[in-house]
Amino acid sequence: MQDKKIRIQDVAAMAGVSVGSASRVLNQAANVSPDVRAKVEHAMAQLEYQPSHTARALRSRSSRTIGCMFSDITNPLYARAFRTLEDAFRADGYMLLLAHGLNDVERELESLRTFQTRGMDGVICAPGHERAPELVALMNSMSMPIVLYDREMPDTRADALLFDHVRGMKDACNQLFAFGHERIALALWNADSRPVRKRIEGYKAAYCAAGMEPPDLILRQPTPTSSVYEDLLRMLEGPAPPTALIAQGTHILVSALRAVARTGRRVPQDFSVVSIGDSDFTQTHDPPITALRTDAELVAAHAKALLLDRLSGRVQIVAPPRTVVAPYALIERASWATRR
Amino acid sequence: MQDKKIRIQDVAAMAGVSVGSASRVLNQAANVSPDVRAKVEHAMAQLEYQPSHTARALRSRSSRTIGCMFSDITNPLYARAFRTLEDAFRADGYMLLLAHGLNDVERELESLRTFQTRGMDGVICAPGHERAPELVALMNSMSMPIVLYDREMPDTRADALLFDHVRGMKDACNQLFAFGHERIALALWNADSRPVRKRIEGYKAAYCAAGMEPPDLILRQPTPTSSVYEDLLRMLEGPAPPTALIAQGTHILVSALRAVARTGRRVPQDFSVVSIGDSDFTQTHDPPITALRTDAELVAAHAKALLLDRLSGRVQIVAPPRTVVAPYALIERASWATRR
DNA sequence: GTGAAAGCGCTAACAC
DNA sequence: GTGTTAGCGCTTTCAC
Repeated sequence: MQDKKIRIQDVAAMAGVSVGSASRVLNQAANVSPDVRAKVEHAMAQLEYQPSHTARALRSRSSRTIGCMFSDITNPLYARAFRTLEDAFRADGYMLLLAHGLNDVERELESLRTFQTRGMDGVICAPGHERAPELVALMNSMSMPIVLYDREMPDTRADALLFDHVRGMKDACNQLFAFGHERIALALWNADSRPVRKRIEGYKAAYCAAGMEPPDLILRQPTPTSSVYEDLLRMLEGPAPPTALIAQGTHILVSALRAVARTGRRVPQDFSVVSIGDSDFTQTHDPPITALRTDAELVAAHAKALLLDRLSGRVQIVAPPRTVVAPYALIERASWATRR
Repeated sequence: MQDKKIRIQDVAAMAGVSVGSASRVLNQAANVSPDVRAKVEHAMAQLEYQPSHTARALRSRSSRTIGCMFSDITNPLYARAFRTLEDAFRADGYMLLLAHGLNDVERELESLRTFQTRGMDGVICAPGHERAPELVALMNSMSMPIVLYDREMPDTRADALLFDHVRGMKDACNQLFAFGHERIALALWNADSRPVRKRIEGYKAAYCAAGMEPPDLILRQPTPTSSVYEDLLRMLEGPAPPTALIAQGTHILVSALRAVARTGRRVPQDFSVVSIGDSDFTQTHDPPITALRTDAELVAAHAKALLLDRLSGRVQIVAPPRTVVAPYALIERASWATRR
């Protein structure tokens, strides 16, 4: 335990200046003489002064804290997002409060209200339901800037960071078409969320653009951690099996690979595989798996910029919503090949 | 945006009572007449009053916020821990600030200092180095209760939540011994952290208790996401190969399974496998994998109790450190069998 | 450039 | 049981 709580007055007293001057030094204000600055800084160091963040927040109306709400941090996608966000914001002295929405509107509302009450400077969130009216109403009533993480809520004033799922899916499909694959299975989580919607959109668009009818090869799982094993196995043993698969997320991918192996097919000789999302698993698998990958650092930088633009006044709080689109890169590895 | 900021004075005025009474209602104080309570609550609802968390924190010296510091939230173990912790604390109106330590002492120090500055009511953390003197010194200088998450830092005043790795490893080894396996490989992350130390301790203790010399079958990986593929393959193709494996974490497990499959061994007929840590992967794998599992909810409840005991005064802030040991359960599945 | 003083929104101590 | 008042520790006018 430390001896006693040092206040800014103690610093000012020791430095022989006023509280105001000490405050100005603390806040890196411009109009401070080098002499005063030196004295104050010395006193601060001497006393091991630790300013009260709470008092500063109350007076300056800025908590330097960002509220984050994702459905579930055990989803590796969100864990990665959060980690890079924390890195990015930490550099500017911000910290992140993390809440779980669990795709439950009530819980999401509660979390967002807490962010409001606690005076978050900004919010980054990915609500489970983009059309929930209570959510839209609450978000529009909140006083801080909001960035949506891969969600479209056109009735809100929130900025959005969107992944280019359509482009990514088209790229993957087109290359598979070029390899001679015309029956591509698609394994996804069965949610009515933007990522899933847009991936299916891109998948169908790719087929249409190639002059083909999109086949009935979409597998939708109840949760992101479901097993696609049984369904894919049935499909592979059916009359018109796919010759390639695009799968979202590690769990679905792993169980899909098991099903493929079970039928005696080898990757990539007999069957091509593409992962939506890159991970240690895709990279270290044998063979390494071709993946659609996003640049988490870049995404975090975008999210931070969207928020800080508004916080700094570079962009008016009331200015219309802005959108940043983040691309997918197609990382080509050994899990796909020309159809034999 | 909402029209204007409602303060507690507005509520009091509308209810026709003093701010003191309004505050008492807000804080669920006992000595408030039902009449006043009703009037205040009505006014609050009417005005959609949202109390300023910052002002309450400043005045009451409690932020109702817990600082969490784990090495990396992308580690599924910590993601799961954080999720259950957030659940547990949310029920009591606490929120969690999450920082990454990345096993970097400088960064850990910075995070902990921030927790102090920001007036966290408590801290839950798992520093990468249990003996770093600066860390010990800083933790002892901090004014809020601290709970260590599976770390032993005897020179600090922090409470600790410890997993019973030794017991867990002994249980797994003993059953494998009973199955006739005498050469058990152990694949771990190569850190000098409590979990790894204790697992090796339990492994060796099990061998000694069974009257055997611990074999030289421990594989240590540079990171928790490394591949153990090459090393295990070499071991399996060597002169005295293991007949069973205990592996820590999904990544190491996945690459180990690949190596086993590569040598033509089948699980469990030719080779038994145990996972340290249970996950969707171990449960949905074919065959399902025997796992050492902890009860995340129970662990979170323990951590919360350790902290809240001190915050509520049930346990003195200065009372000596306490320790809670969380057991591992051995979930027996089809990935192990009698040696043939 | 610096000091004095007001007050951010609330709780707690003390009257009554 | 309720009202009044003094701060929590800091930033921010506003004089000078």
